[in-house]
Amino acid sequence: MNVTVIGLVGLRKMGRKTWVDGDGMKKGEWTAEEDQNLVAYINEHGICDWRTLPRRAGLQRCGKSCRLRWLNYLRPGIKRGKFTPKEEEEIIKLHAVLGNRWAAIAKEMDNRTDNDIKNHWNSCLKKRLLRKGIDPMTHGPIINNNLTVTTTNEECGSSSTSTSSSTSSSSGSAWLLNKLATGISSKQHDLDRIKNILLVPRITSNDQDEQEEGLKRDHKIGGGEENDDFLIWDDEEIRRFMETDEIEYETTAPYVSLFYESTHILDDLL
DNA sequence: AATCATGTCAACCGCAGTGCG
DNA sequence: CCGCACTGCGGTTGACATGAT
Repeated sequence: MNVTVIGLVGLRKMGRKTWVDGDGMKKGEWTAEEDQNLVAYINEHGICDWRTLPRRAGLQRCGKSCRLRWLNYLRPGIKRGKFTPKEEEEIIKLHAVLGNRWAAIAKEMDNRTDNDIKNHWNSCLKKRLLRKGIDPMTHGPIINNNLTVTTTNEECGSSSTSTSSSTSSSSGSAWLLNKLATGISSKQHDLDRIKNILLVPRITSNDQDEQEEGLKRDHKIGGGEENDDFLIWDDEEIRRFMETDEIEYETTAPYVSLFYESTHILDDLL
């Protein structure tokens, strides 16, 4: 494997200032010399152990930093620069299915890094969708209501607890879809597992009308869908599984419609 | 010309998953 | 089975660029 650093000279500098941490490891912006050292070492020895690589390559960096630099910047074949409208469209489509799983999205794209895609999404695409009245998480229209979705982040995969009193019911749906996609892509896609994923959230609604609306929607469940026992849930079944899992029917009912929406995605994916 | 807001890019941090002893 | 080390990922931050006022 031979890698040459091309086009680094003349690139504008946008990194962080360089400093040295308590362990004597250099942090922040990489110099051209460091890049050359890293590339030269990998050219000669390949990638084996990121932890010991910096020492062997004569770099005063941690392995994590080297890995990141290589994957996001120095690795050959990386496509850089502005995203084309076609690429943007592709990102939006992939995000609708995969959620914030940037590495998975990057795998489907043409040599774009996950970091690049994530940056572009957060700085540009997300705002563009919002301006168009599209919820960037659900990719559906933004609907105003008072539904309050409460989740603990232990369940969502992050470290703190949050309660989002959203003006859109879609935040719950977004979380749902993300969980669903995560479960499927990590090959945990048996139906029981997916049911468990979908049962985790606790939802509260302080809007009685919304609850009633949700209940009405729930009665649509099972209305002429395919012969899949997972997709066809009647009112009695919903009540039963909520009781089993100690979830209050009245407060959770609105969420069932989100569950139902997610089954369409599930159907496509399986 | 100065200031502010927004966009862009690069890098860090913390957590989760995985493999191994 | 458990704990540790390593890797990979997503969220976040920092600094500069650019456009608008």
